[in-house]
Amino acid sequence: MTDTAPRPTLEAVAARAGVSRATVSRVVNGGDGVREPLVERVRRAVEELGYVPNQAARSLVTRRHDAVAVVVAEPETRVFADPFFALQLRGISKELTAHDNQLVLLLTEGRDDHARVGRYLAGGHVDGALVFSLHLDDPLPELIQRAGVPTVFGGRPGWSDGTTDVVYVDSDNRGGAREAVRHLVGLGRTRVAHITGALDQTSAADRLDGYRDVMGDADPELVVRGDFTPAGGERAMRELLDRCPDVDAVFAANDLTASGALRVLRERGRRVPEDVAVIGFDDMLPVAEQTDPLLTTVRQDIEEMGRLMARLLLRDLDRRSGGATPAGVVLPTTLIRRASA
Amino acid sequence: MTDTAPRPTLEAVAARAGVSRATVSRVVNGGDGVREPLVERVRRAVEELGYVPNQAARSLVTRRHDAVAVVVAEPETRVFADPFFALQLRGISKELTAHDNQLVLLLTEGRDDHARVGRYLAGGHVDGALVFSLHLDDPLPELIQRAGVPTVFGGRPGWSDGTTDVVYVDSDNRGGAREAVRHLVGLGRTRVAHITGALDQTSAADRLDGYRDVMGDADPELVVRGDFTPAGGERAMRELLDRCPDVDAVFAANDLTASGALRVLRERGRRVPEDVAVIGFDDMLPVAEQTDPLLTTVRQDIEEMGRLMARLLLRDLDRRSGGATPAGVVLPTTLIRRASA
DNA sequence: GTGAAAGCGCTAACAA
DNA sequence: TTGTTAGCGCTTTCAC
Repeated sequence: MTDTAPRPTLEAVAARAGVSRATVSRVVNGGDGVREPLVERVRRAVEELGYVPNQAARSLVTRRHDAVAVVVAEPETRVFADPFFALQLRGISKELTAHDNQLVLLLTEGRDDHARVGRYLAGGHVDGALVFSLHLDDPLPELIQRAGVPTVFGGRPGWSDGTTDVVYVDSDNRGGAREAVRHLVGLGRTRVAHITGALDQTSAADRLDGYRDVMGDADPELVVRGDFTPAGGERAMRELLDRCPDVDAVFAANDLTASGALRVLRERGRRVPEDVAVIGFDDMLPVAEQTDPLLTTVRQDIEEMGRLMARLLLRDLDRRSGGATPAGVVLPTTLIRRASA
Repeated sequence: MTDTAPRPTLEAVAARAGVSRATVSRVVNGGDGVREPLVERVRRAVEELGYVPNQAARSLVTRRHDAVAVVVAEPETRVFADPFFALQLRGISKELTAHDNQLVLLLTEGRDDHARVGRYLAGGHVDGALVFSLHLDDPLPELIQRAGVPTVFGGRPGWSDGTTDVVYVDSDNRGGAREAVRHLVGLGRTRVAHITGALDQTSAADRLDGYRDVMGDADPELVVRGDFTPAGGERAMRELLDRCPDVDAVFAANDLTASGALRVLRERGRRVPEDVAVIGFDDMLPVAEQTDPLLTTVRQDIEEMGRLMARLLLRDLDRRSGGATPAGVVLPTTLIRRASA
């Protein structure tokens, strides 16, 4: 481990360049309003001394941190079993670094973690927060509201009644689900089932709504509850086959669920897609492209969602937005046809 | 989005409690050397005003940030296809928050990102760094050394010659590989192949070494190069079957590779484990527990690795460690026997 | 044990 | 255009 060296200050650079601190500061912050020869001299001094501004000192006066907190509430380990989280993070990271902002990651695992996050956000360490509000009963949004930090949510928050001014980015879960089910119907399937996700998340509820939009009058027995995991998909598929042996199509709430369903289907000797057509949701490549047969699914651009969240937040932070920030942004989905339906 | 409220300062608390700023500061930082009644009064004032210390101001004088950077160099998208990254992050996060440190995530995607990270680290925003040095030719370590930030590496850095004082945490890749291959040999297999990982990473090189420790005198044709991906596993397995049709066991560099190999084996009509036994590495649950048959593999405790990295770094930061920090810590692995071998 | 005072390194009026 | 000056909110000697 290396030792920490004493860093040169603005003062030192000023002395070396033979100018005042203010001038150095100007140059360092863009150099507007400083004559070229001086700029040059200061730049050289900065270079020679290896000067890097002290962020703490700067923040103290500007009240800006150029840092954004990303809060991932994950009581369960599910997030860690699929690349969703990582992809979104990458999108966020790209956008943030493009605007010279840092990403402070706050992972919460339990109740006491919530308090810690609340304190941190209230502590004014960051300019804003990006929050993944995963469950209906999550206390986090409440805490954040109170902390008074500009925030953008990932996924439509369940507690938002639409009248408040929560900003969020979401996929068109309902529309995507509709498209998937319509595709199944278009294939001539008449007994189209749905394995839901964890229904305390709006994404799962919305996909179920989409299914019902198309299959509203269908046998309610065809809807089985899942939980977004492969194991849940297996369980649900078994239940489904027992309950409705004549099922000829399944719309699974996500790819992981579909992969579990696929396994059970094979185990029970049903051919896919001949006997039962299967569609997933997400287009999680490592899953959808590894199933047998390859999975037909509804793609959502996860990385873009992350990027968009960051962009929305940053725009709000630079109060340039004459008009109000849009309350919710919903990204389109696309059906990716492979072999399973 | 909520608006930012004016935060109360130390001064305000002092006024309200009828004491000096110094006293409030003492109480806020533990309250040593302040008489009980005063402590009480200050605490109440803090409570009533909802005072939270301004970290920037504090850092400015203490030169501490209570923040650690986590640098993940990932030119490829591989990290995002398996949960490795997320698990390690979680371990790190747990340990860090337990010690009131924040996690600043630095994702790098290309050359220019390296410069940015170097600048950030040199900028003294964080007290230390946790770095995943994934490839042999990575310029990052160099940059970090120059930035002079205390650092712990995840995985043995390839450029470390053992004499320098780099601190790292790694799994016993070589020992784990040996155990896997020995298990295969113990099963009576004589044509034991190895599909390697990306050999510009020490983990892959070490696993290959472990294989050779046991199979040193084996047919060199039995070693095929992979890249830690399922696709790479498929490719390698095909090559292997063409080259050595009599292969009766495969040690894959990781579970993802094994899953690809398994697929090809099935496609070619080889029974697992009867005809060909297969072992993976990692015990990545979402992969190892979804394969058919269930994958026998070598487990490494990834979350613990992350936790340990953080612990090592924090210990070094509180210069309490009388003795030197250990150069490298190597965690043991365990063979998890399932159905494939 | 408590308070007064001096900065930490920087930006942003305001003067010159 | 450039420099002077006054803090930002906090910790930390040093007196009392």
